[in-house]
Amino acid sequence: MTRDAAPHLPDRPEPALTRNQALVLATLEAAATPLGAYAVLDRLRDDGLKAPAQIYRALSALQDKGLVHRLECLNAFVACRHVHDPAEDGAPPGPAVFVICDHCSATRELTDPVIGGQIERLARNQGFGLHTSSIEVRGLCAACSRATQNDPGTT
Amino acid sequence: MTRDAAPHLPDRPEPALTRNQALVLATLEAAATPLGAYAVLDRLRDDGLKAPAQIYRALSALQDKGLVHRLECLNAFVACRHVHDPAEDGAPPGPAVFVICDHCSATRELTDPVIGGQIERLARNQGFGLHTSSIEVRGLCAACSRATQNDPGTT
DNA sequence: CGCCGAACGTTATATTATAACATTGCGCTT
DNA sequence: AAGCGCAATGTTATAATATAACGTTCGGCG
Repeated sequence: MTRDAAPHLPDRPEPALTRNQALVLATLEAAATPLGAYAVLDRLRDDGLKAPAQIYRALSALQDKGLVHRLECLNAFVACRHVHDPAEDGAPPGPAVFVICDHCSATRELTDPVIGGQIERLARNQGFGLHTSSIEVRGLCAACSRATQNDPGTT
Repeated sequence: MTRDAAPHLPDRPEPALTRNQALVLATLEAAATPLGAYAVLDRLRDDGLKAPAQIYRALSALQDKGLVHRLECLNAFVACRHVHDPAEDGAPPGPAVFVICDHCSATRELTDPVIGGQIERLARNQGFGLHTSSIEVRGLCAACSRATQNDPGTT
């Protein structure tokens, strides 16, 4: 697992996606929730993709380009979609914080510079050289919180 | 995946571990690094354990009791070991932050109240009801940082 | 042309995790 | 003590996720 997000300051020459990468990315962008690799594969049978390796290769490349993230706690993938907090704008965003609804699986990618700084400080106190971080929080989204209160017992 | 950590204020009646749970916990406590379920199984063959389900059941119970954590990014498990920052003491610790060395796999469990608060705030801004969080950061531990500088190219 | 490297296609297999079901042990009630 | 209930167990099978390995295709370029 060696996935390096793109550097924060974008250099122009984005080498364009291969066909498979474009297909996989479009699939993830079209999905309402994170998708497992095999779910992506199922949706791309019509486009001629047949084997897991094809999906995993594309996902891997997309992660290297910073266009896709892997949600470790779900073994699933999402297209990168920053939600920009209006408060921070232009400032370096922190690492991605994924907020995942346990009920409907809807997922949002947030950022917060304070968290990033705090984690870095924590790590450095241990003499630890930080490389990547994954922050995933689970609970109930607003919609599902409301729904579940009226109707407990639906999975 | 429904793993709830024990409440912060300990109530006495800890229901004691079953044999299998004790074996699995001891194995994780004895390990220098996080272990996959099958690695735990391998180390417990001599004790009569033979099937993955036995291990997963014990791990599951231990997680419910808050004695074991799962590292999502490694599909591996560690015995719970808080490292108490001398600065915070008695105060509610934040969620666990796992710091994992990509080189030697050594892992530390840290806590930081600020991070917890910040994540909660972020989530609440989205109307999100927080349930569990997983924070895992990867990089190089102090020892491996030094080693790798002198000797680049050892995996 | 002929080579090279990157992406691809394909088959097989490794790794991680759970389903399903019969069995055992043990406390409790009757 | 008999019988019940329930939790943990043992066991077999299988699902879900991920990677290895290898040959092929294709486009740029000397």
